Amino acid sequence: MKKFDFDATYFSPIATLDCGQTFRFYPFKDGFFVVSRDKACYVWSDGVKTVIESDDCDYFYNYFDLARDYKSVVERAKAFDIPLLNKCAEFGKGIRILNQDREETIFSFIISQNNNIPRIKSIIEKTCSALGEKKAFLGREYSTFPTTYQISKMDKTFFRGLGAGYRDEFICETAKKILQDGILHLENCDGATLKKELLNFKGVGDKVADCICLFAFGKTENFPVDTWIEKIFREDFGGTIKDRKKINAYFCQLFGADAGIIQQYLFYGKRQNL
DNA sequence: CTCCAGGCTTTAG
DNA sequence: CTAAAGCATGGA
Repeated sequence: MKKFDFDATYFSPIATLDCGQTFRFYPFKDGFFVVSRDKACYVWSDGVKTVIESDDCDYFYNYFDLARDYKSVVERAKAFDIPLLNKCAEFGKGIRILNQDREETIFSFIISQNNNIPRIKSIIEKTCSALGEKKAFLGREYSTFPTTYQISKMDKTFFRGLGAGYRDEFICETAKKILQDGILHLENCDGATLKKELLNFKGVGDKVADCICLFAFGKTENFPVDTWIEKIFREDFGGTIKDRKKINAYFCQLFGADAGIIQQYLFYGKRQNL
């Protein structure tokens, strides 16, 4: 086991984990137990330093995007001088955009569609404990996220039984397609191209594709539009149109290369009633 | 009871 | 091309 620490000003575990990027984290001791892929870490903060303990610190350094300068991102966000964004960027300045496992993120966000966060967590957790591998870190047991091969061996009634609802066949179809085609062709493309490719998976539409681009491929120019962003567009940007493609285009043009990170500030802040 | 949740696919116009 | 119906499930 190794550990390292990081300035807490722009790295808040709770803000990073609780803004809907990942669903695999649990309250643990003075912070959180975080699972990604087959790895685990313990992260906690005293408000000055945020500390990570793990058997693979390099993995979680990248996972939490610790090489990016978020001070600059927050400054650029505030420079737009938009009232809600000023508040949200300050409140959420500790958010890091996670660099998550590609396949885990694809399945997780297929499950997320038209669903609420507690139930998303529950379905993912049941999937991991049923198909994943049992491991332990710091005396706590956890299950790894199953491989696509393991997922592809199950039929849709299995996922229906875990509570996935009508998303059961999306999971099965996508697992088969990934097993056939791989995901190597998704590497090294720009955000727009990657999104177009991801739309070929069953159960992946515009919003889920943007989430995968942002949370698993580091495409910070992609801006996911969900019910909360629609609400923000209406209430805080004076918007009237309802077409999510057009709302997405509006925010992408407005925020440019930082759009995805700013989306997280807005999403997190709005959900906290800012 | 209805409405909503980090929407998508399919079908109709 | 856009618009709307239908979709499982659980909580408010």
